[in-house]
Amino acid sequence: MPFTTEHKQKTRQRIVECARELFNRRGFEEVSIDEIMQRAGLTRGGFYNHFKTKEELFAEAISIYLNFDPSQRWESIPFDRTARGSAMARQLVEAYLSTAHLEDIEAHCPLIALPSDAARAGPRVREAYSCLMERMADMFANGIDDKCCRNARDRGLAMTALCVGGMVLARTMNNPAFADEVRRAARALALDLIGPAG
Amino acid sequence: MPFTTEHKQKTRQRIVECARELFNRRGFEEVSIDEIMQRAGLTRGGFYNHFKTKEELFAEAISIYLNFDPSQRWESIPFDRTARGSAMARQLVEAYLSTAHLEDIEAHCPLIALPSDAARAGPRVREAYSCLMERMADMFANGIDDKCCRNARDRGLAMTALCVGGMVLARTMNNPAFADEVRRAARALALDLIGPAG
DNA sequence: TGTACATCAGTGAACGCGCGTTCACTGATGTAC
DNA sequence: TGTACATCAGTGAACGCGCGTTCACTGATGTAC
Repeated sequence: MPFTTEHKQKTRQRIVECARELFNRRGFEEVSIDEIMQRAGLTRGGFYNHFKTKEELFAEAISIYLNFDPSQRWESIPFDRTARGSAMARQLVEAYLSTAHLEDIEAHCPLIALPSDAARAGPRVREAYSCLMERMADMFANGIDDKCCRNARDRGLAMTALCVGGMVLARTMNNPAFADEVRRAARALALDLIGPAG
Repeated sequence: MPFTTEHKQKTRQRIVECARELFNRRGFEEVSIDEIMQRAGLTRGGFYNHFKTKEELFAEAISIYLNFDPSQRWESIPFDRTARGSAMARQLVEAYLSTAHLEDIEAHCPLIALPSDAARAGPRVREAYSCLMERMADMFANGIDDKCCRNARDRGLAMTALCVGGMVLARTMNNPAFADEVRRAARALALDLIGPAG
């Protein structure tokens, strides 16, 4: 075997990573395969050695976030890896709704960066998007004290809607001050829902 | 003047309305001017008698919703036009997060149908989107009892994020049961935030 | 009332362009001997 | 150790296609006389 399978896998990962960044910034349809391959240091034709279609790549680009470590992702935000339960949930809310996350478009969570794109895509993409949503809701549900709330799972789902909705709206507002207001309001409510600190 | 200005305005409105429906279903980039004009019973070339660019049409299609009457929009949902304050807010939450709204894609609120599209568009589109967001937040803020909450405006913004986020996520989920779960969880929290009925 | 005319909403062919995908190829690499 | 070979990741030209926009035109209509 002339090229190692490791070599091929690394190339493939590089393509997925470049695609994710470009999709995040400009959307699925608006980014061409040519651009993605160029960013990965390759040429157009090689794309189909790695993926059957552009949409397959889209699903993979979203799935990257399933192996997601908040403490690594947003390096500019202080993050205590050992935190659990409500302290972890509180950190997640702060990081998710942070200025750093809003401004780093290429590192956006796909739930925020690509909602319409995913909604209109095929089943594989929507499955990846759904998995990510479920993962996030679980994190929140684990951080909610059962005593405060009849149903931690429902609360986790609603908090995900709140955080994703807040960021989706914030990034689209034409006035940065208004965007910050939306973000702060969503964060305040989300932290309220987790319950008192400590 | 051979054609009345009224005639031209009606044609223009028909184009905007057709565009709105198609954009809602398939997104801004994925719908062609040809399709829009065909749906309006016209041909491609006439488009530029009414609009300077496709993006100008996009901004107008979002702005339609500023003259929005919830009681007319979702006819299948019982709606008491005389309700005010928290009763009105409660109705709005129920309607916004209803199955009818989720399923009637062409009538979707643009905040739900076109978030990524608007985020990547030019200033006029984002302004229209921002105005719509502000309008919705105001409606919620008016429905929140000031005694329950330090800041009705912030609560209104957060509730908008919650409702929009819930619907954006619900429409993308690959599993309808999960989509309903998300929607119900968001609705329950939103109603909680408005406070007890009556 | 009837008619010639000017207007301009609407037509449809054409423009240049970029896209996703295919395909014949090239040449760097690991392997067999 | 050295060499001939087979593999296949990567190349780049080409394909068919649809897009947003332009433009010369057509013909239905309101108006002036």
